[in-house]
Amino acid sequence: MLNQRLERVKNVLRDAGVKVTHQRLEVFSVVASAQDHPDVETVFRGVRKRLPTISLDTVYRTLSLFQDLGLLNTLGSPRERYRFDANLQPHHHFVCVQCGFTADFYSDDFNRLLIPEVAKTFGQVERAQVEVKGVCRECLKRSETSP
Amino acid sequence: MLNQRLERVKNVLRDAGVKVTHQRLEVFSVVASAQDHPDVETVFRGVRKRLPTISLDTVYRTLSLFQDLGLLNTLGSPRERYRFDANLQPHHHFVCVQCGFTADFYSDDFNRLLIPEVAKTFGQVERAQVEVKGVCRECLKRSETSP
DNA sequence: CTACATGCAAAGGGTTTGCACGACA
DNA sequence: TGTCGTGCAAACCCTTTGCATGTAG
Repeated sequence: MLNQRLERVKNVLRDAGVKVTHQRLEVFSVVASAQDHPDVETVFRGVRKRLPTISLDTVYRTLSLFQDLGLLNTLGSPRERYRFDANLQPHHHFVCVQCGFTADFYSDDFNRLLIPEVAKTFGQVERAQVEVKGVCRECLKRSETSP
Repeated sequence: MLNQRLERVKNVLRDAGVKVTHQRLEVFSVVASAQDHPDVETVFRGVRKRLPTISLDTVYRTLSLFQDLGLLNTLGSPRERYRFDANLQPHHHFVCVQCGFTADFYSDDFNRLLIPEVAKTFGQVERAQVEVKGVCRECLKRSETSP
């Protein structure tokens, strides 16, 4: 299972013309084996068990590479800073996966979503919010001019 | 409209026993008038137009206060760092609003959500992901012992 | 008048970058 | 062997904190 995924990683790396290193394979293994969504520090500690000399910045660079190659996702919007929202009405978000641009929209259907039972096993549910992900108009324009 | 909201802010501040200052009212005005979701720097620049001597750290402190008082929300999970996800299958998230804990779950109903037309006006939609927000078991336990 | 909020400056923590050595192809 | 990746350390944000001054109540 993990081995299959590692083979795929190797192929993606080779196709992208970058090198297949121990570090890269280990970083992928750690993220892929994690049940939760580890932050960089957690990945770093996990990888260090098998590669004690790996450095934190290699983990950063590797995770960033994997994102670019579509091998993994980052939670939240890209390069997130604090962003604030004085809109306390129930609403939903369009989020640009490239630049992080976020816009509100309203939908009664989305407000009335039925929460599945599995989701309730993690804790006390307050509300559900839909994140529609895509590429915003600005980023679309930018990729037309320089593809 | 904005004035009504400012009155409410004043009441909330007074009820919380903290002072009603120019800075606080201006910060709220700027965030509430913004159409998008401004980051701290953007709020800072906006406030400085009317209060040229305000400092960046006051903006930070004020936004943080407003969050605690429930006057505004932060996008994303709290104190967000980069977090990674090697799960490329369609899935959804439970997110703890207190500690940022995030867990995946699966739901065919959620995978089949119909995207409203309004959401498509912002750009090219790729997928919709539901964020179920609430308080995780760990945080519930913690607030039982020290409420 | 008194306590709290602000502004300033410096510290803190996470992330990124420049450079020389080391390892994949 | 040549080129790209890694490790180290320093730089770079963004955010937080300590302290003296200013101001709301």
